[in-house]
Amino acid sequence: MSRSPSQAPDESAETLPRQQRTYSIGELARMFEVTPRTIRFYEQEGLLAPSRQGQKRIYREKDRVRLKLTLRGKRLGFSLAEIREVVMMYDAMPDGNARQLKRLIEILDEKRANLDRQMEDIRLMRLEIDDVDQRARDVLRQLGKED
Amino acid sequence: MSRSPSQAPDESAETLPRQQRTYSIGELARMFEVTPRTIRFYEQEGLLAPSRQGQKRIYREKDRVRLKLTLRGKRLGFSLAEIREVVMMYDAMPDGNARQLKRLIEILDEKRANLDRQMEDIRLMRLEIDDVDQRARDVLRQLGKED
DNA sequence: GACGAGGTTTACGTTAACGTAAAGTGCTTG
DNA sequence: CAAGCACTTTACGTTAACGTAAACCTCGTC
Repeated sequence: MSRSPSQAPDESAETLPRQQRTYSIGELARMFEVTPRTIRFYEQEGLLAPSRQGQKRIYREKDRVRLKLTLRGKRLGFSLAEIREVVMMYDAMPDGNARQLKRLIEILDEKRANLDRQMEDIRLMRLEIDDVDQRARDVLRQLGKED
Repeated sequence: MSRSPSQAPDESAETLPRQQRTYSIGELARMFEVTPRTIRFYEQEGLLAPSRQGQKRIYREKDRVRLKLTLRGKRLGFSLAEIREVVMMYDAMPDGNARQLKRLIEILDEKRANLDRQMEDIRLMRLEIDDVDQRARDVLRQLGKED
């Protein structure tokens, strides 16, 4: 065993700063508790674009962040298409023309409105859950007394 | 035209209190902006159980509330199966045994934890969106100056 | 040099949540 | 009574988001 550059969480795991670290597909998969298949699928859908080292995919910090954002979006019920829409426009920003930028701002506004609605939904849902919970505990307490 | 009991938003629309009103499938569909097909599908999945008047489905206040909760759950990304799980246990509550009730309380706890995570996700997502938005506006402003 | 752990491509399978089309019922309105 | 709605059932179609299987490569290791 003499300094294996491959295998293991990447030799740079501790020595290099985050920005220069790289990840294998398996590593990322474990970090986010998804399968490699999922990550490849996201690439196919244009959400990730890792570089290659021979045949193998090499993921950098940027890719990791993207994956994180993608999964967060998923947890909020967004479709991959929606997520891609924003992500791609974000990337196109630097050299974007005015029309594109305005469109992006519009989309962001919609997303924000959407998030606000979700926020409210969560609030209401919590109230219901708390209510059901309270009732359940009440009934349970009654059952205890009857013995 | 002599007092038609069928057709029209239900004769009780204004005269009866909410608790006694009934709805046709079309009415509900319009109220929540879904198709009748969706409502029938939810019934098939055990989320709704309207009574019948001959062949036609009759929805009462209880059904309307259930549909509302179901759609709210959907907006939050829950599957119909998850939603049904809670809804059915809720209905089974009154005569539920201790074990079932404890299980229900457990599930509710999970749901709550889930909602909390979503809340945090939304917060983070908003921050990102605000950030992207700010950048977009900056770039846009720069473009304006260059003319 | 066999092998096991990771990685790769290709391609077909699966599940949830409806959409869509066809064919029929029941009422009321011109 | 024909037309037109609103409703019904049955059944096949569709899309998103992966799962799963097969067949292959490429290391470092025993």
